[in-house]
Amino acid sequence: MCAAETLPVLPSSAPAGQTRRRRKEERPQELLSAALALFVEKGFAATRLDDVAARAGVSKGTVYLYFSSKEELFKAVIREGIIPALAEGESLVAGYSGNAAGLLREILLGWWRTVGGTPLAGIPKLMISEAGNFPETASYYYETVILRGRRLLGSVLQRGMAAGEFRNLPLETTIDVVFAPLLMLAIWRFSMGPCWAQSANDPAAYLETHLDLLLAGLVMPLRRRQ
Amino acid sequence: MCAAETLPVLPSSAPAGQTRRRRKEERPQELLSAALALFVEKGFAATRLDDVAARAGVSKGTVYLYFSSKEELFKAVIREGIIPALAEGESLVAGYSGNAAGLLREILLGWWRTVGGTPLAGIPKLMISEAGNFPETASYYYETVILRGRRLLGSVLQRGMAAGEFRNLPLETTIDVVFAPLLMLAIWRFSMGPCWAQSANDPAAYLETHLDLLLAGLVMPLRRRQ
Amino acid sequence: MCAAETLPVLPSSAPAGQTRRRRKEERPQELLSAALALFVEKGFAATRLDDVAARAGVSKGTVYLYFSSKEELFKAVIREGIIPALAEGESLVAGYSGNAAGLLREILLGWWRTVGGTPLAGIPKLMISEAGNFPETASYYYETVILRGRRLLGSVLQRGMAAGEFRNLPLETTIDVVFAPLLMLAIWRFSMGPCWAQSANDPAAYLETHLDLLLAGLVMPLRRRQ
Amino acid sequence: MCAAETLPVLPSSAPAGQTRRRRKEERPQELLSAALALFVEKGFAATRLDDVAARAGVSKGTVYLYFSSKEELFKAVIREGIIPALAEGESLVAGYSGNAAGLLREILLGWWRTVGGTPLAGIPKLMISEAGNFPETASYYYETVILRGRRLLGSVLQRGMAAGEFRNLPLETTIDVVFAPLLMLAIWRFSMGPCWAQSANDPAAYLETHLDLLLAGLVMPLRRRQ
DNA sequence: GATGAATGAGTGTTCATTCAT
DNA sequence: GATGAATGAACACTCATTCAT
Repeated sequence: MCAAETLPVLPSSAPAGQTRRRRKEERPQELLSAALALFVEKGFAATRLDDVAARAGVSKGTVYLYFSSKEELFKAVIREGIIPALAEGESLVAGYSGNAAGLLREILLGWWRTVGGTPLAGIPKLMISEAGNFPETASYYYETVILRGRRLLGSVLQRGMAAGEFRNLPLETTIDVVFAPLLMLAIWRFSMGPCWAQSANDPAAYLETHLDLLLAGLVMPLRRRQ
Repeated sequence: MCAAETLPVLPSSAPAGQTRRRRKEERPQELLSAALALFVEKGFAATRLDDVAARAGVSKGTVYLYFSSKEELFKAVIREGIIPALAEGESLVAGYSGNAAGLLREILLGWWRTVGGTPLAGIPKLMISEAGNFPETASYYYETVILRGRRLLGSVLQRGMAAGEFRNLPLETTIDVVFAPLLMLAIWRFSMGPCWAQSANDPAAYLETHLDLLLAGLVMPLRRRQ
Repeated sequence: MCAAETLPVLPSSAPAGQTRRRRKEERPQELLSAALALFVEKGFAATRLDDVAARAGVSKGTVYLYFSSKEELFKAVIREGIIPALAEGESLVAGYSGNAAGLLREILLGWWRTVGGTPLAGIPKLMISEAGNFPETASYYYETVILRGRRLLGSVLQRGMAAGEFRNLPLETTIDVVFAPLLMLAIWRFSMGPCWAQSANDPAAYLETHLDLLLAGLVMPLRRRQ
Repeated sequence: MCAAETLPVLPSSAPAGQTRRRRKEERPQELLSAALALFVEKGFAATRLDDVAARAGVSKGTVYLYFSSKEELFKAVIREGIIPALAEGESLVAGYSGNAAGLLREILLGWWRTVGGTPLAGIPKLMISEAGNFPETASYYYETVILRGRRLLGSVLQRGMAAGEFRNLPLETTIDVVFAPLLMLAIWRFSMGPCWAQSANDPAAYLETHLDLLLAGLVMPLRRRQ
């Protein structure tokens, strides 16, 4: 059944204050949040700037005080959305002292906590949908986010393989296989996911099952370690 | 670097030479192929009917001889694209006599052979991008494709668990975890995938690694079976 | 008093036929005439494409079937308007056998007959008003029209001076002085001229007086010729 | 060639250093100068109030402290620009004791000195371009400037004709013919003039040639005076 | 007085849809 | 059936005008 219902859109960022407020500091972030939510929900082309403005609690003209065009707004959504969450994972890896399995679990759950489970998870879905229309931004995203994330995940897998803790598998391919279920879950959250993939309703269980299967398949059986 | 380059678009369905050879019976299919390719590449809203017509080798007005609106064309793309590939998997399961692991492998590779590796794989990406804009079609897709596919995959997993061949894991969640990497690979193929996820360049290796990890993690160790 | 009244605009070029006519051949010219009239009357920026379309008897979208932007329409107005009238004067000079005074008279009256007294006379006014906004088009106009016209007029004056028929005066400066009154009259026609300069109501008398004064001042007194 | 180059715009009236020296009494005049320069360069519609304010060294809102709307600013530009130079010519005529030819020369050169060669010369160009958009202001301009100027020039011509010094020519028409070259020169100065009409680069020579031709053609030959 | 953030009506431009041929 | 010229509603973007500070 799973009737078609309105998406559980991200909460509007427009506070219910008086109009004509002077808020040069906060406006850009409010606009970015509104734009992210609508771009993710409807896609770039189908999102009207009027709606972005309304969701941010301002009028259409105000958008242009902060972003010179709809496309620039899109780029800013991508740029500003991903920068904050970049460093955490890397510092986690650098400072971790336990085994690779535990680190891998920390990394994946950490990504879910800081990105996958938040509105920021819309960005991957957005980039996937719009990569063909914004090749430059896609390139930027690739170099800034994808490459860095793959390097991070790769270093964890490599550590495990080098220590004989993980089985030896082709690195790059394994990176993709390991991360794909998390990415897919994030995407499902914004695509009738609660309906299509019940897992989107219980991310914790999904993640646990993924980690369970993954580690069971990845970790070298004890009797084969030397 | 992985420079932004033109997407490896699906081959145009407009035949070059034989202009008059085309019979009207083929028109709808040519239009559907053209529309699928462009919808997947640019999204529904950003695709112009002019371009669809041009890619199918007809004029804009002709589109309306076969589809009453752009939205109807979209629905037809979804509907016509998924019906053909539906039955194969089910008959495979019904007639399979081997163990569950082998069947699971057959099912997943079979999906890749008939859908994931073909232009039809664009349909999941398209539905994911546009679900918010076409809730009715999304519901139809859910009931026609998703539910049926989940039932199929679920029956295989259940067979394996019942036989003690697979570990006992929450069924619905496991369905998602098992299928997510394949879906993600299909999506990558149409989203700068060859660039973002190197695996999109070597699907076979990716699938093999996924199956390797999956079955290693899913199959009950022999010594624990009773 | 000379009350402010609506300009005697050029007659609308929209025929009162049925809509949705197929007239690919005639449309561009109709649009150019409508655009010229309105650009001259209101200026480029103050002219709405809606009004241009209405005056040409089509809808706004139709303008874009023939001109890719408002600016391109402007350029086309200039380009198409001036080409036709270019050659006549030159052939006149080449084939003239009388004296320089007669030729000068012919040239000036001929310009009035073919340009100054027709809707084309709006083009100089338009270029003068908009030169600052369209420097490229202004350059094109200068090289295509101004230079050629100056050369033509200069050759006539030079012929007269060389033959001792005209007094010796600085050539380039004299070209400007000779032509300025005609240009000014053309401009007046489109700028409340009938009100500001009564001469705009009786161009023939104005031209006659200009020629009278000009030739009386320009022609060498007989007693001083050798 | 005469490449398209930036117009030799009137000097900005915004003083660079002494920000606080400016007293509010000077504000209106600074705004009027800035507005005149920009209106002349770009036209009324294409001039942004932002730019006027910036050129006058104030913020946009300040414009509205002195002028209630853009249109009122336009009217003020016309009104304030022409009043100062009005009386000089008339007093010149009243007190002149020489012959009509000398007076005519004085009048024309005087206009050039006080108007035509100054930024005020932009006003005629502006009125010519915008007359169609501001009929009321055009009427005001006609009655305040044009009529008065024609009367002035007419009285000089009439004095010469009555005295037998000038040939008898239709008065109103002759006024236009006599003044047109000066007006045209003023217009050229603001319309790529230095490029289009070389005379704009050497106004003195142009004026001399005009007066030379004009008086040679206008003055009655001595032998025919009775 | 002066500012500049905010507004919203207005216009250029696009494109799904229609329809005469 | 097939075409493509024409339409007009929709939307991105601009800028004169307002007003809280």
